[in-house]
Amino acid sequence: MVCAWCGSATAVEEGAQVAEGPMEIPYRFAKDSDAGELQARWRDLPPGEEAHQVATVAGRLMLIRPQGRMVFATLRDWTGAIQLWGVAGVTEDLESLGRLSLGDWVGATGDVVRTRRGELSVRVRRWVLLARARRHFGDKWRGVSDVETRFRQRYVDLWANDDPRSILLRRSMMVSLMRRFLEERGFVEVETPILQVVPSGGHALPFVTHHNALDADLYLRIAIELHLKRLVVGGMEKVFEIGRIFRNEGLSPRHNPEFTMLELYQAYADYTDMMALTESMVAHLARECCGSVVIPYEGRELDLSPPWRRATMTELVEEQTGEVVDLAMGRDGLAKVAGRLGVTVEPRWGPGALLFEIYEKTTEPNLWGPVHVCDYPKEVSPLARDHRSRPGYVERFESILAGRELANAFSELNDPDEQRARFEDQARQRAAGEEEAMPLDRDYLRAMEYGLPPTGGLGVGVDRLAMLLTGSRHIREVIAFPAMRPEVWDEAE
RNA sequence: GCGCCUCUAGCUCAACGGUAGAGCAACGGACUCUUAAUCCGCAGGUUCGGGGUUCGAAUCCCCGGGGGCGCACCA
Repeated sequence: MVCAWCGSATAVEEGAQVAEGPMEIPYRFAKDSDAGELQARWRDLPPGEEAHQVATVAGRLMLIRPQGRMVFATLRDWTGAIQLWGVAGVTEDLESLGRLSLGDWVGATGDVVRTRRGELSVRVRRWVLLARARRHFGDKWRGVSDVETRFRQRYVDLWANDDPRSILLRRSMMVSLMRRFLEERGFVEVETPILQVVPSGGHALPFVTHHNALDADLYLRIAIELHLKRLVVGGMEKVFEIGRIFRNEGLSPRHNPEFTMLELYQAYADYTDMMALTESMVAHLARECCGSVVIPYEGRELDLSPPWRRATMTELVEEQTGEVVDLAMGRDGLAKVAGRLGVTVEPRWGPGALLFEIYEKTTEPNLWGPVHVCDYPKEVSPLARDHRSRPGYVERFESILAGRELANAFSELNDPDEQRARFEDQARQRAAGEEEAMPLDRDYLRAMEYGLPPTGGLGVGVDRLAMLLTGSRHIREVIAFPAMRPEVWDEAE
């Protein structure tokens, strides 16, 4: 027999069975209303009034208040919460309803009413258990705060606490808006290999894995860059990818070993175009996700309205430290400045690495922004094109927001000979002990020899942007399943 | 990798050298407008593991483990 109510077989007379044995769980349940939607629709319904709507809702019991021959329960679904109201003489199998546990999933049909005490409710006619919560979890008032439980068992965190739901929802909205923003500007989304033979395009230690059939060691990508530029060589003038990259590094409030990056490349554009694009995209996302281009973060305000300040790295270092710095000072001159500022340096570093280190240690953390930090030393930027007027520098910028690097972009280097020389320089750095020097990608050089037009490229840390727009202090808040040490299971589990 | 802090009931936390407790959850009962419902009752523990000091250890010390924070690493 098929139940007309929920469409599943056998789910009709289960009510009477509950007291004796386990209730049968239907295979499907035809809910027709969301809690949030009902709350919005009947916001103005006065206490004690009937909405004259019969609604079928489903969700999880967050609270339950049996009271004699009535039962009040708070049912939560993904959109919000609504009260279930069980009444003797109206509700089928009221007694069993009152014996449900917190965390149980329930579907219910009944009249939408507002109780005399003002709570919008579904006055239940019939209901069905959709899943039993066999484990019971956090304190119903305080939720779950144990960090281990929250992130290892996100399924507990998501129902026991309010923030994770809204944070993950807002991240989803942000990524979706990002896609739409780029698509509306003619960008094409692609997917490029994660398993790579040469993990190049960034400075980081890769994860290694092995392909059995090919009997080859492969690396998980540390950047998307080189493949996207191959596609520009192939004629895709505007491409982007939003994807996971992997870096074999430590964990911190701002670092997860796998994280999401947006990278995009635009033919015929330079880094100033990338600045404008970054600004307008981030401002757009803030407006849509936060309702304002001025957002709060860590107790301060961040005004994302374009245009953002543009300043060179050397200007900013001088501003922060009072020290004049320039590559023209040479290694010795910069080493003296580093000494005065208490920045420790490696003997193998050239002037570019020295300047970069001085900037990173003394200046970047103090920038609130938003600011585009422009013109990086060539030595630390092997994929960026020489600056059109400043020798030794490249046309590269990083956008700093709330003291953090959010975007990294450049006018892309498109001269294959120069690119080969840069890779060779990286190889020298590696030989000198720089583990993270960028490895040579021969096929990428070959691609460049077919011609890469002038191109602007941009990378944005999606997790960090999500942190910013959700006010999260820790990257794991914006990742559904952040990296954790492997769990040690005891026998009981 | 280094330093500091932390681990007690399912959850959130007390007890800080002298009989391991509370609130919530669970379990049994009462209650026809509740809102963290209320009330009555009943249970619940290798105090992370191991070793040591002590008449006596959740408490102090050592070793190990989990977790947190900071540093380092990290474009």
